[in-house]
Amino acid sequence: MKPTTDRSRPVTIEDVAAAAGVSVATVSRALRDLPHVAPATRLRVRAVAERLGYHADPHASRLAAGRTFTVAMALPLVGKWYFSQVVAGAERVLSADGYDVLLYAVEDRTVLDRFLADARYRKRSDALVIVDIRLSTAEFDALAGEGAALVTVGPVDSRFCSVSIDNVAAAGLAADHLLGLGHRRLGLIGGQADSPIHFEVPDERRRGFLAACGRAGVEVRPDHIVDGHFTVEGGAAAVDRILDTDSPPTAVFAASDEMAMGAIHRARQRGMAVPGDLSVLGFDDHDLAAVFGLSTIRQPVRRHGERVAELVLGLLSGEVDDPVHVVHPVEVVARATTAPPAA
Amino acid sequence: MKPTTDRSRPVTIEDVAAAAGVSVATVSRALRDLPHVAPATRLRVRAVAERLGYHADPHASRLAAGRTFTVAMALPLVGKWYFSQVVAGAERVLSADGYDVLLYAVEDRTVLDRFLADARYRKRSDALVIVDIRLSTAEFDALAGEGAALVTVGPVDSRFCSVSIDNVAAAGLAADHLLGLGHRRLGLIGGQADSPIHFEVPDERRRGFLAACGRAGVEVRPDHIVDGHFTVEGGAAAVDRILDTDSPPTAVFAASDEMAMGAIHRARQRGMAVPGDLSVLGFDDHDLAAVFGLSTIRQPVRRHGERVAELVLGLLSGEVDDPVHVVHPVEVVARATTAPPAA
DNA sequence: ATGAAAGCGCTAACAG
DNA sequence: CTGTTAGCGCTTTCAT
Repeated sequence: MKPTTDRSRPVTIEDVAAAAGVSVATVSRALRDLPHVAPATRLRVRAVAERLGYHADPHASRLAAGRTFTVAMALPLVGKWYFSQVVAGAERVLSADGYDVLLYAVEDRTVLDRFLADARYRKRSDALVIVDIRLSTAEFDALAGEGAALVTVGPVDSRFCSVSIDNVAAAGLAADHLLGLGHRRLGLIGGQADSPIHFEVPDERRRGFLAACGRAGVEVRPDHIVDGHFTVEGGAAAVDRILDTDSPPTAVFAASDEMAMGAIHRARQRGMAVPGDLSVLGFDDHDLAAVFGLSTIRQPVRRHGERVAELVLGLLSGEVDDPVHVVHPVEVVARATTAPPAA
Repeated sequence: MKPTTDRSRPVTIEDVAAAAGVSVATVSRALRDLPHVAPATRLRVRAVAERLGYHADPHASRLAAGRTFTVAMALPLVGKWYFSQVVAGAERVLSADGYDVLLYAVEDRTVLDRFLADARYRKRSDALVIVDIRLSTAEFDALAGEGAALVTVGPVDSRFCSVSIDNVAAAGLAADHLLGLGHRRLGLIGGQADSPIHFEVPDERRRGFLAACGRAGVEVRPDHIVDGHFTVEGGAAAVDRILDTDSPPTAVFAASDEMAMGAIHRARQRGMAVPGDLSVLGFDDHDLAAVFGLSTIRQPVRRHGERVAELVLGLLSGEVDDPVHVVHPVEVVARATTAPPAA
């Protein structure tokens, strides 16, 4: 058992300097691949550092240099599929480049205000990624003023890089799919999310859906538009309300797969055949959508995370300068929960 | 617009000290509720700090004091339901106590080795939580030697706090449920996970399942035990192999809901009725298990996360000293995918 | 009860 | 190419 690494007392840069017979400055340079270090010296220092198991204390170096090699991610719900995918994607590319990720769940206005106010993340990270959190113009202004390295997934502000989809167009696709199947009485499950902070998404999807219907000369009754809170239960409750109206629709579009699955479940519990009596179209293409046979609008969620991370890295390395706005494609995936209307 | 907060230059403790007419030491004490500060002074300092929007630089204080107020969480797959729930639960209670969470995806041996070796997390966090990552005894020894504040979800080592379930007993419950329904030919989808690092879980669940079957005098054929890799697709492929044997089972137990759903989907694609021709029982009680009508073994996943966070907090505050081993209950949730065998 | 001063471990000029 | 020396912002004795 060779004592390659002695973990009793943290190895400092001085230990390495002493062992390598150079100054701490040289060690610092050598290890960070900065110029002005003789190749031989660099090699020797690297070897010593390796042998001693030395790793620069991130706090000390941040304090001295200002960089943390950490990026903060703020998102409403860590446990929801969509967000977990974005995080997973981002973590992968960030960690590959040596960055750590700090996770903040910002589920409502109160938390957001506090988050923005004390800006813990600010001193702890080199960049901030916010996922589907709606910031006010004033808040964007403030961030821009601070010169924050901010990248968004979802909302887009002209001053910051962003990754998003065209929700209006996507919802139009949804309407077209249903319309194309021959449906003329349509319902919509979406509406305002529970907490007002995330999501302009529901609005956009509603607008896009209604606009496409309008173009086809189809009107959607207001009582066929119900909020499903983006949850399974919400989707179930929403479809209940929609089906309880007189002359219920023959097809509904749910703004998330979770809501769609809840709606399908409830419709079937009520004895309706899906898609026979009711077609249901979801949104996202959740991991379980396929086994559920769910027709949906697919967006590359994990890719959102990877892309946003790439933007962050570009920003931090200076390769990306002007705000880049990435818009990912979406597509209709017709499976087994949408079909032409019975009649 | 009163300039309550000037974000141009970070506010330092000196600014506060100057503005409050005291020394930095006093500010430091006052703000951290340390003794030896006159009540009036404390109030004044607090007010000034508030007005200036001052927040101690976490890196500077960690450097000086050694604490980071951050806990690191390492888990194999950030994007899987189970892990995202654990993280969500932990984040909630940790952030409530002012702790930030650092996320590390450790998906295989290589990454784990590197993770353990350079111990980035070590200097960046006050505690480490590992979720379903199997550490060798030597690795636990090393961590114990370092005096690491480690809490596990899943694996249990006598020297560290842990949160777990009794997988053997849980799988026994699964077998008993199926056996109780009258099944005598049983299959098992689980086996080794893809990456060898996480999960003693599959082994334990297999052992528990087989043991319970054994007690009932029922033997499970080796070709009815197939690895499903803990994914939807894996579950589907696994059930294919099981059903392709001669004399296939009338019921299968999948060690995760995702695999169970994949299996059900495939069985139905093959024209089998579930549960008519084949009963399928899952494990976890995934958010979507209910809408899928999936019978399953429920474990309180989110609670795992909350509990592990509580243990971390206890450890860090010194309230918890000796290793605490929390074992969460599990229960059978019989829904619509398990029923007595047809014959 | 409060202040002065010595670091924490590292980086970044500035010399040489 | 390499070493010296200030700090970075905060905590913590040790005085007072």
